[in-house]
Amino acid sequence: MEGLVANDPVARLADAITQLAGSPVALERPGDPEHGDYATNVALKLAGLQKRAPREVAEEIAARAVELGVAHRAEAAGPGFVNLWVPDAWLADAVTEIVAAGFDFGGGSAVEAERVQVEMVSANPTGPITVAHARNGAYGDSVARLLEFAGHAVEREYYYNDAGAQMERFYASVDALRHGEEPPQDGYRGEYMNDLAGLPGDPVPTMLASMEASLERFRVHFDSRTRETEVEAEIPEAVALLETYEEDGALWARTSAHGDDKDRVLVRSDGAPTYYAKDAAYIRRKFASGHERLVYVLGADHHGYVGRLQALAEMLGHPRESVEVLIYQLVHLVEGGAAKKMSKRRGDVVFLDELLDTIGVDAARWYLVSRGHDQTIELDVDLAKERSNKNPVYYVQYAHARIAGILRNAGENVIQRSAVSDTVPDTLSAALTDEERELVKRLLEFPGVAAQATGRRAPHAIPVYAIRVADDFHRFYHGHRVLESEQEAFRLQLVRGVQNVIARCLDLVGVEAPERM
RNA sequence: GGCCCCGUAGCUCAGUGGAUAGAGCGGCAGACUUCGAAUCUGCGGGCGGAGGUUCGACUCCUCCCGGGGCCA
Repeated sequence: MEGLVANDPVARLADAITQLAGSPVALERPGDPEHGDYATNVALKLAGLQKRAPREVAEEIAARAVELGVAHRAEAAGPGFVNLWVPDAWLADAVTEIVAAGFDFGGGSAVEAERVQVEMVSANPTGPITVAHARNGAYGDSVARLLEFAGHAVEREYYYNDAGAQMERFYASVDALRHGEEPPQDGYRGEYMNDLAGLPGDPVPTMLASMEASLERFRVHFDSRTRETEVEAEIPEAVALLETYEEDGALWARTSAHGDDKDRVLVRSDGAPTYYAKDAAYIRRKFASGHERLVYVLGADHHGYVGRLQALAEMLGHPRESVEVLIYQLVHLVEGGAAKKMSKRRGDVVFLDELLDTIGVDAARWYLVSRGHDQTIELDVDLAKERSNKNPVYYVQYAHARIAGILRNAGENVIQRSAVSDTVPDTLSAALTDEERELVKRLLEFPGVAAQATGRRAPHAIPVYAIRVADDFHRFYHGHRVLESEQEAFRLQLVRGVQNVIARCLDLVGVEAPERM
């Protein structure tokens, strides 16, 4: 659960209106400036319950808001909205607060801090990291960053297969190549396989190291790794904890009693444990190591896992919600207008390193995380091949670098000069301009945006928001001098606040915030 | 056959109950003697379709059409 952030002036304003309305109030920023700085529909909701006219309720709330000094102007409008106006001094105070909070502004929304494990990527060591894995990493890692920012303790986990049919095919393919033969029909091939075959010893550690190097380059870092054989050894103790029965010589888990579609086989009649038995052992292990919430980041082709994993949590004595399966849609490659699913066997694949070589880490992460996770990504192979500054990531980074430039030029004298003014932030030398007010209000959206992105496990909201911040900043910059202006003290604070928020947004999606470009 | 995701501007995508549905790219026309022009300003078009719930629906419900995926 995400709650309100401590340093959030807008949340405090909403609280104040909640007090006087007697019902929870959410504030929104109206699109039309005529509708005030903030607006609420609380009167429309209350009117229904109280069987009164919405306008009447709205007018009452508006009047009391002004009376109690919550807003300096408030009025009922439209069908029953309450529109609120805040004074410049309120916005200036808010900027001071943003700058004081610094890089932490907007964080700490977790009502109760949890120990969370986020398992992601978990690609088997049979080939290089592809852009499909990269979406998993970009999404999963950004969710992890959001959870940390909210105040949770997060562990990033990588799980991989080190035995079984797939790995046997992999080993067989390497062996064949080492003997100068073709890999088996269903084996692995490609340039990377030839490279592996050329090196002595077990190819798996080499493959894993290379995969992890790609992910590190992509700024996806892991705190822990688990091998399937480790988990396999713990199957018996896990199975003993489940609700089971025997039928047709097999051992079944009664998952249908725990929200799954049907019961699942744990041990086949020939005595071989199923994948599901491994899932059970693995999930037991995760809980046993102290995690309160288990996040699985899986592609859409695994959506069937949700019910059965949650059933396991329940049978092991944990709430089903403690297992969260985050499903993201797949990456399709588009070439010549035709979409196709990635397949290593067919060679329809783009490796992460190739993508990073051509467009760079920042553009790649931004691209893969800025779409909703429920949205299929169509990666245009031709477009990805050309390095382009059409990517909005540069627009956002440029705003950050521009501010860094201003602060460099400001120098120590100006910093000191403005530090004096900081002590009296409510004495502005002139009224704020429209651009300044818009920019401040944009920054004030951040705690809510971050909390919502965290709660919805939707990191794409961060890039979307960051573009708006950059947009408002560039517009402000165009029409306003910062240094040696009458409002220098306030504007220096303002741009510092912008820089903080942009830097945090970029960090949340694993993108660098450059001082120069 | 069952289940999951998606149909919003020419293209790529935001917008999970509020007021006149937004942005980037592409196109056209403008703005640098001043903190960085990777910037700014102006100009066009859209919620797949049909019902329903609601004071109010891109948003929630049902059905249909279309695309992707999983299972059988």
